[in-house]
Amino acid sequence: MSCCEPESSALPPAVSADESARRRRLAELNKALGHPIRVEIVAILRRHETCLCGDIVELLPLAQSTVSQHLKVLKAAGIVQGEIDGPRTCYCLDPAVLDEYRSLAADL
Amino acid sequence: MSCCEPESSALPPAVSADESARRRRLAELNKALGHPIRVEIVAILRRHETCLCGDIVELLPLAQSTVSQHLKVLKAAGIVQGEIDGPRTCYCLDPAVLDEYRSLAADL
DNA sequence: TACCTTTATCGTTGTTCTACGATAAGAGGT
DNA sequence: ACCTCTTATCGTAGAACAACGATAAAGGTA
Repeated sequence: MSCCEPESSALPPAVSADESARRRRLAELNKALGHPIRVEIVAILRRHETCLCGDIVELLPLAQSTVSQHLKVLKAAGIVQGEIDGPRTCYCLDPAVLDEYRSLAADL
Repeated sequence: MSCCEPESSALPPAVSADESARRRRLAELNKALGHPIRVEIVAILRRHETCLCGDIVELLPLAQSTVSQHLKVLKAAGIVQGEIDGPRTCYCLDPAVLDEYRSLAADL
């Protein structure tokens, strides 16, 4: 019983559809960022040493195909955008989605 | 090229051990919170309708054993604490770990 | 056209996750 | 001691994940 003091008293008991959607979205973003390599990729893009796929591959101890798959996961969640530039692909973060993630995490 | 404007100029190129540990920890927390049911469990505990395992089970469309496994995952990540109270177990959030999660997410 | 470079996708293998029912373990009550 | 209630753990089956090498696709260059 000692661990169960309410931290806020007046909250609606019913679960809105919006809240449910927000939780699913947070779970989706968390899952995409639930691997150390993917967190590191985001950190690399934030640190902004580069945004070319090949350069990211060089910074990581993984095969090119594996990095490409991780980028695909981040892209599917919307965290990262890929812009084809000739034979290369230029990756960058989507700041809005990153904000969405931080906001959802802050609300949890 | 258009997607790659640096958002901050002076950052150390080398990766510190501390940064690496923080990324691993964030990945760990994200993974634990990377399932809709587990996010919902945290929301339930935050909303504070209850903290007894059985009551959580009643709020979810899953078998008791499945809920128990999800609670175990949250417990392993430190997000949740379980306090045995007679034949029951009283679950509650660890506010410090939740803060850690929000802080790491905010820094990403 | 024929290369070369870069990145995405395919196919495979081993691991991990998710869900369930069944069962064990612990606390109380009769 | 026995039974009941609650929760954790076991065992299992199917799905998803993670890594790799091999290969395809797309663009630039000689």
